[in-house]
Amino acid sequence: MPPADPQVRHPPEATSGRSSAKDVARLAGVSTATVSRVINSPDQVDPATRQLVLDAVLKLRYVPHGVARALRSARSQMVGAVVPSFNYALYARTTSAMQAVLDAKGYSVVLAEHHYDLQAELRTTEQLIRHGVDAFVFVGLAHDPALFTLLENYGRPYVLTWGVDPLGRQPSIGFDNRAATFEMTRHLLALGHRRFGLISARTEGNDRASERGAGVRAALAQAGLALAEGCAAYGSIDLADAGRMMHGLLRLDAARRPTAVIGTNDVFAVGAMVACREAGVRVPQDISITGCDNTDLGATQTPALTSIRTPITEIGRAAAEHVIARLEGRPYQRCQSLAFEIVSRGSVGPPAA
Amino acid sequence: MPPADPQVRHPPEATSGRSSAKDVARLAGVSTATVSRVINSPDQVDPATRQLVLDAVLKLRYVPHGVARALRSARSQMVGAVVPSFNYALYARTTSAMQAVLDAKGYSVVLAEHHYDLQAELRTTEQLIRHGVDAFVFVGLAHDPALFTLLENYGRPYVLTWGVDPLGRQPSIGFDNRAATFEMTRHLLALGHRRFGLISARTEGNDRASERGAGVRAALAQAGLALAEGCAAYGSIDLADAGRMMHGLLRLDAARRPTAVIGTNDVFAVGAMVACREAGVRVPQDISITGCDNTDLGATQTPALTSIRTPITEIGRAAAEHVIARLEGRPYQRCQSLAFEIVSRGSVGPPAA
DNA sequence: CCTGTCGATGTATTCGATTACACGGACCTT
DNA sequence: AAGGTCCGTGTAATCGAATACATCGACAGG
Repeated sequence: MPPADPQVRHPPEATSGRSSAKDVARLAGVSTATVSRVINSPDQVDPATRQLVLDAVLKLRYVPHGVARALRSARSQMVGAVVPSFNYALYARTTSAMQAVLDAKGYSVVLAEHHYDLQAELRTTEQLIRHGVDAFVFVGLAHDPALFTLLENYGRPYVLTWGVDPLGRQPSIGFDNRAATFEMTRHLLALGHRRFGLISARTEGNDRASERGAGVRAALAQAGLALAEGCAAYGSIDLADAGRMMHGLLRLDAARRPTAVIGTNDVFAVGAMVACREAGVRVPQDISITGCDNTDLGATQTPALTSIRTPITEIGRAAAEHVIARLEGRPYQRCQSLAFEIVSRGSVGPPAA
Repeated sequence: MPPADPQVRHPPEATSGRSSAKDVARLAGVSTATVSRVINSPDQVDPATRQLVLDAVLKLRYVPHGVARALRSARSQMVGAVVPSFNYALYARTTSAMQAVLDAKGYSVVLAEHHYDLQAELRTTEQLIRHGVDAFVFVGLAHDPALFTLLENYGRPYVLTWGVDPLGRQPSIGFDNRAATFEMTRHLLALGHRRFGLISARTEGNDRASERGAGVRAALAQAGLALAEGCAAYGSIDLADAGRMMHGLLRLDAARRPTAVIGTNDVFAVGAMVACREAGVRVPQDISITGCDNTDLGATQTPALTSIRTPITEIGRAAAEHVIARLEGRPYQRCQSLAFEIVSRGSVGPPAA
């Protein structure tokens, strides 16, 4: 490996050699107003003058000072993305899709993660307001009430994603999380399963998790069933915790031990599959397992994971288009419910006889 | 699903009801200078006055206008993260780790993806300069020369990641990509493999990929071997393309068909494993497969993928600390080479006899 | 008692670009 | 030829906070 150099000491590096519109104006022999016009409304300027200015811009490598522009025009050309976490690839992919659409319109994305802490979300949103972002995209419907007060006060567009507000009180883009797991549970019921397990994220402040759990319970209730004592486990979204929870389910006595385990996302489901492998429990012969979000992680398992295809990138794109439309004063749809789809694969079968 | 409401038309939502330092000053009966001092250097202000101002701040829900502050102080409290893509979970995790460290110091992360297009990287970096970011973090050592000119001109700190500049010409934090695959290849050679396949990202503008490929070739050369004709495949970082490339390798005649396939990341390796499953080729009995980055995707396969643990989150944290140190004028290490580690699992065995 | 010092606060300028308004000249109309 | 219109450009105010400088009062030392 290359040698690690000794530490270097430097003064703070803050001075920027960037040239200003004034420099450009001087070089081109015009006023700064004209420079500004060349940048923002070129056809208001005489072609000859315009060319003079453009030459000066190139020569001086002039990059407009967005901060000054933002101050004067009250538009920062930045959109805040407030997400729970990037560790689970999901929100990273949504944000990536969103970024692509925003970038094409000249907007940048400012990132904020709150790690499922609604207080942290509040603080970090305030930080974004400080930066003067033009709009926000949040994940989930459940937030601290103070967040909405803050946003109303700020008066800029925002949209909630990964869920659809049933009352339409908040602009939102997502899908019906409850319906998704409801349908999955009915699928398992149809195969003959009667004892179910649930592996879920902690539901506090996480409406996606609570809705997905509610979907399972609703489908069971409709069939006159319920989750048995100890058959619902809540933990962190990582393989290790999922494995721990699955081992817990496997330790239940035969009367309660589930024949089908529903993970509220693919990480839980795959963690559960790995735990089964370790315990010598066969999937799907001994136990069926399902996930949600239809990620590569699940799709590449053996057997491949049955999951729910959720509109991961669609949400990102739609959210970007939503806020752009509002920022441009164009018509927009306040709430959008996108489609999901059950993807059946080998991790599910009829219960053992 | 809830009804999708009809489209709504609104004027652009740009007006913010936010209150300014002037409002606070008026309410507290002081000047804006005093308000500013309460915010930035509280001990310069008489405790009684300070309290008056703080009360007014709370009452008016005053959030300092970061844009104005940035203009005056030439510090935006934002750091630009320029990454290839968030689709492959890797850079999302690095960015996440970086974000956590920066957030604790009051910096926000502005995101830019360039999708492996160095021209797009240049444009998007200019966009970040417009926003006045205080520092940059890039992925990789290879960039358009114009990028470095731009950065020199801007005069703010930046650091390259996921590689270490061997000459130390550019500040960089990463690990020795070439050494990593070199070591992996030697591991396979030691097991008796003589015919190798390589599945890699396209190397143009991607120094991580080219270095990793070079590591394989160097180890082979040292053993008097080389990659046979048609045994190196280059494609996009996704499972489908990886599968396509693996099928290509499997179609080679017996004399050239590799007994060991090295993916330059886990996505390639897992795509290759899936392709083998489809083709009825057994891993590791018929063919050994290795990846790089030691992601959950590989670790949960059956058999589990042998991979290289790369310093995914360490890079993010170190990069954040690097730019913070420079922004604060503290000593810092110009180049850092972090450790990697071969993680042996079931996807590798001796070649078939 | 006068002056020097220091702490607390206000006044006014500054950051860089945008933009309302003013102005001058070309051209057209009657 | 006088008046009107329009185009292209410059002048100057403005956005909100930071800060150099000025000011004022209190208090200590001579």
